[in-house]
Amino acid sequence: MTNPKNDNVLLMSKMPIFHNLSEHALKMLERILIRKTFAKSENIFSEGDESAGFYILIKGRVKVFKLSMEGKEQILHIMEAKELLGAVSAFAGNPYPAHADAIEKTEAFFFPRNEFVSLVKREPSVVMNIMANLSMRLQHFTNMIENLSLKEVPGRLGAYLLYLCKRTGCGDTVEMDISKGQLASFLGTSPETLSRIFKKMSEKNILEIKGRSVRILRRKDLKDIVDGEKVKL
Amino acid sequence: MTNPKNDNVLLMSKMPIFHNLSEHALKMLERILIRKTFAKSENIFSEGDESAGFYILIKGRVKVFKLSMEGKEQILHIMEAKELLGAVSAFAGNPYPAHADAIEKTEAFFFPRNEFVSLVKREPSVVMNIMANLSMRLQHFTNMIENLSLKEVPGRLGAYLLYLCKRTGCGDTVEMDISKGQLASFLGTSPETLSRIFKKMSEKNILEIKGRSVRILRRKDLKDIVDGEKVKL
DNA sequence: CTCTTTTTTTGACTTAAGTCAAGGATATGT
DNA sequence: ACATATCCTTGACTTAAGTCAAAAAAAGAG
Repeated sequence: MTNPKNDNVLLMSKMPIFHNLSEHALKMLERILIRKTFAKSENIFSEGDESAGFYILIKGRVKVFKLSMEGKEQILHIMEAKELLGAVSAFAGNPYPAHADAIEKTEAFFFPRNEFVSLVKREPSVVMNIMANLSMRLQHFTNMIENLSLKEVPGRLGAYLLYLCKRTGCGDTVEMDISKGQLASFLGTSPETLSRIFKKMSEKNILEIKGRSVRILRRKDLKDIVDGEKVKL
Repeated sequence: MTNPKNDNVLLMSKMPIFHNLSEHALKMLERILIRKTFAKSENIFSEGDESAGFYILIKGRVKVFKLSMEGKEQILHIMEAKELLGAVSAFAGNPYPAHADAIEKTEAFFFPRNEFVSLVKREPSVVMNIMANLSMRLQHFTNMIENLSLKEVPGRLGAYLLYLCKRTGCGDTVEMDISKGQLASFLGTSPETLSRIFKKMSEKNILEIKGRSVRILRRKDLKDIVDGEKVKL
């Protein structure tokens, strides 16, 4: 039978953000953390909310997104287990810059802002880990801006599929982990447009789509589309 | 007559990134820095280059940008004096994620990678300053993505003008600090489109444009355009 | 398994914005 | 002040992608 306290410490020790933390520091953290659960599609925070603290996901997934006045959404990030949510705001003391909704039943550790700030000050190694995290996100956003502004939708879709393929280390079949509607929002387009592009790519035998699983048949052509070579769709 | 060494230390002490550094640390840094000068439109580094170190600008300006295969550019950032250039790459050991060109005669301190990394490890306060810097950039990119994907070009232009206006604390006349072509690239559009929108906004008496100086005549209408209210242009 | 709800697809249409090309304006250097 | 190069504007045209509406398919609830 597992002790819930040790459980939390064990979980934390596996989080990249808490790597190299002493047992003592982890136990201190264990005392201030609050374990929270969110239902599917439950809102975690909204843009403009004052930051009360930050989250580390234990399981489930969260979408971080912006909303236009007309209700169109742009997904910035799909957060998974072990990822940090709201840390920049908690650290800088700014309101949250985007919305966050759970897209599955999600469990998370919540760390209140003050405790987090004082932890950061006492534990330099945490800062290093956070820096690494922020750097990765900057890189991610840099690519996102490049894609949104310099590529058209087929190119963005191709880049996403090739990225998924690389990340999951599969052969040529990728399992999309979000709905096509959500993918459209992530790629900065509409479900209709995405659907049409999937269709055209299937017709040209570049892809084969069965529900959420996509098989890449002509990787070369897909790469050309990503690189802006005008492959007729 | 000023001593160039003291000059460097004095300059550094005024850089936000080196705030709270001891006199000793600054003098150590002073020994490893290399002062570099770049001519207008000179390339500082290119996307994919191995990071040799990072820069802090003393004077001048640098554009950080991505290029599409067809040569279209998207400006990510216009860096000014006291800003950090290439620090994320230097710290994380990644190649530079974008290109950087001086857009004016620019002077900068260059800090070689190794010395920087060891400095960061010895001086926790530097890390804090860098974190603050990265946080601001993340926020900036978040807004950029929102604008690119959720607003159309008139909205992006409006947001930029209102931002400039706020930042310079002026009444209603803003001095644009970059050419219209570069502004187009920053807003993720073409010079032609930008020119047409400026014209339409002038015709509607929302703006008055004289070269690079823009007077905001109908702030309310401009805000409505930014917020996606369909103001007929 | 059936009914309901949500997601996805398709068609017809509209529109914002890109492209190409040429003329005008402005800046830069000698 | 001149010439040269760069930047900006304008017109005519093309096109990618958005919108609206409705049908088809898939997922979820009872």
